Amino acid sequence: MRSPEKAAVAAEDTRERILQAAEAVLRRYGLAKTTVVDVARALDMSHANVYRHFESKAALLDALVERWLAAITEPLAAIAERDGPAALRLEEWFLTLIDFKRRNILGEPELFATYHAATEAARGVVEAHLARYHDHLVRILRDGVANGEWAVSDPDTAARIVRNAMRVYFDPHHVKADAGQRSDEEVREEARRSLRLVVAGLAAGAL
Amino acid sequence: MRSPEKAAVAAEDTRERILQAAEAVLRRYGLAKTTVVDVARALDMSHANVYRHFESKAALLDALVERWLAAITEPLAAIAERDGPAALRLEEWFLTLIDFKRRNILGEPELFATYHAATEAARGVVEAHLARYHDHLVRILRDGVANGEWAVSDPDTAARIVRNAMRVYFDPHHVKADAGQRSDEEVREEARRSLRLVVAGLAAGAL
DNA sequence: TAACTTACAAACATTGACATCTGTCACTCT
DNA sequence: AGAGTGACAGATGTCAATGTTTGTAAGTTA
Repeated sequence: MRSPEKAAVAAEDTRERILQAAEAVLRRYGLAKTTVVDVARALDMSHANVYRHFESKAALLDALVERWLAAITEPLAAIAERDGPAALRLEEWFLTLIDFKRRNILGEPELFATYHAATEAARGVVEAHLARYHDHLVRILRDGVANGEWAVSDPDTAARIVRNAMRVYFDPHHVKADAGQRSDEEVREEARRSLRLVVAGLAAGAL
Repeated sequence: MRSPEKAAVAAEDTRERILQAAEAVLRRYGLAKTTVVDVARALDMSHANVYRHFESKAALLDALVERWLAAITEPLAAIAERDGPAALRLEEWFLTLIDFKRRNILGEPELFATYHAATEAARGVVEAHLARYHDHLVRILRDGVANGEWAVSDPDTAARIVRNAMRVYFDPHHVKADAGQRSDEEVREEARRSLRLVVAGLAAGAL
């Protein structure tokens, strides 16, 4: 008889193996052609067992999306929380986001299609992360006000406006439409200028 | 025997009647269910005759799109070309664009679907108008520099950046995603603030 | 002779029979 | 007692036949 603890660890491990197999299968076959049966076959198990560990195919994809979102949300949180001039942090925050999104969208289109499909389906998984991004921006804006860099009366609205102003540079819709038109370096440079414009507006107390 | 002039006038008139019938049929049945035969039937003519006046179904839709684009491009051109403070004209230019787009996208979704489908297909028809919008913005920016409101080293890049910053408020993709979330007045107000931020940046010479 | 029609070919969309996939359940194995 | 299986129902996707639409050409009307 095994202890319940060991069993729980084994289950966690299987969950993880399924996620890794799912990621590999997705990368190989693409979202449309990936089935739960394929994922199970890659691990030499029955597809019914996958359903023991994930409520549904959607839940499995959501879990994958969750991991990818964490991979970007963590570095962004670090930038939002550290010390230093707010303008610099704001710039680094956006450039990190832009680089990450462009790498994912243009570099791993199949994986990204999954992320995007899940975004449409399970809004909840993604919205929690969007709320975090918003919090990051609010935090940087408040810091910028506190140390005298900027004057902002309503950081909440300001965060939304700044994010919207920069959106073309990281929103999948625009990134895909732009694909191949301009180099990463050109986009980065325009994004940097765009942000300088916004930051100058913040410094002038326009919000 | 009719004079060739009278025949030409009659042809122009038929073209116009076909366009109006096409618009009516589209509004009634939607883009997916509208056929050239339907349009012809609405005018009691054979569909072959429609092809005498328009090279293809795509050309017919393009002509419709051309008319809709002209309806917005003209008022925008007027704002870009008139006198007065550049900041005021820039604000009115964007608010006019935003109001028009939102009315069309949210108010006449069927017609807008046609516009959008034609946009994807016949990139050329639309790109000419996009180039005009860009020219409007460059003109307003130059005027703002000339009369000392702003300092802008490269109006071409600046126009692109300003347009991108305001894009969420008029781009069909974002307008549709936003549908019903916020009132026209709330969106207008946020757009106005966003533009003030940008204008303050221009005044500070950030570009 | 320009505006229009009828008749037809080729491209495209719809449908329905068939196959595959998702999700469940009673069961075995360790 | 929880990880895993095999067999099955219902949902979803595929594919070939059938119908509809686009686009053309030869002919008719005013």
